[in-house]
Amino acid sequence: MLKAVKNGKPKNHKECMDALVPVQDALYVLNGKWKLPVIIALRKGNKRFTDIQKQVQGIAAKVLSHELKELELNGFVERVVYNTTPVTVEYIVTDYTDTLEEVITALHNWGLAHRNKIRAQMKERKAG
Amino acid sequence: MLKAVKNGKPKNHKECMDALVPVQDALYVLNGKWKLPVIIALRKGNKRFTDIQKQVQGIAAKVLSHELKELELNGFVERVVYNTTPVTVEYIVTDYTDTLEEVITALHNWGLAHRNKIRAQMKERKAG
DNA sequence: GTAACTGGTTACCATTAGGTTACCGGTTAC
DNA sequence: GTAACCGGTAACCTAATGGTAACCAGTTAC
Repeated sequence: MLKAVKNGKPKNHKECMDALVPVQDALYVLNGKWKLPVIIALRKGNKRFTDIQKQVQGIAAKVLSHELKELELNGFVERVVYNTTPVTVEYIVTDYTDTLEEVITALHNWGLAHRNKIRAQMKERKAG
Repeated sequence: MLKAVKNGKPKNHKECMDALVPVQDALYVLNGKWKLPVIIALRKGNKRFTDIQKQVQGIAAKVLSHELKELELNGFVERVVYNTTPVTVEYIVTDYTDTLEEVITALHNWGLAHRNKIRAQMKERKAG
């Protein structure tokens, strides 16, 4: 009877792939600890390298530099250089970044709810 | 005049932190390449180790094992062992996992749209 | 003159994530 | 007997991530 199961696909295989693949596509672009935080800081009006670095606490300059390049490659950010002295560099979010709004909102809401859940659990432990 | 800017916070600092922190909380729990794909496979009805591994293509047994443990710690999954011979192990998603639905949907939709955008860009390049 | 700021880059190192291979004990299929 | 399945684990490796410190050129503050 096991033989019947052996080489079988898992349940709902095709349906499941349809659900999986797009999410994996999204994660491929938004991978890592910093991409979304940097995008959020940019969307809130921070355009200068050091402003972003101050806002996204804990990010190293090297890492920020790297993330900004990747975001530029993926069309989320444009790097604009003004020839003032010293040169001024601004990072501007593109319209395409606005398409992430739903994703960011969902993560934001979930993060808030999750934090509340954790707090409630800690209270329980204290009370119990 | 630079001195006035020097130690200043970036624009909308507090407002920006309010937007950032919850997203970072969420990313902290959902980090890595595999957590959400594994959760999706589970939610589609795959309960057995090998079923999940077959469904989430490319994941190594070691990594899956590790991810399932983390998901268990975070309360997304329960590991149930039946003492059949050989033992049967099932991973069951908890109700708490349902709270991720919005996040998953948002990423799913964005992933689909992003793939279409990339395809359109490639067509453009061919045409241009 | 000296120091600190700007927007980074480079070199180097530590940590972590992820992947490969082999293997365990017990079972079923052939 | 042989092979494959199950749910993993252990040892080992690479690749990605992240951190530290030094440095660039030009400018301002003292």
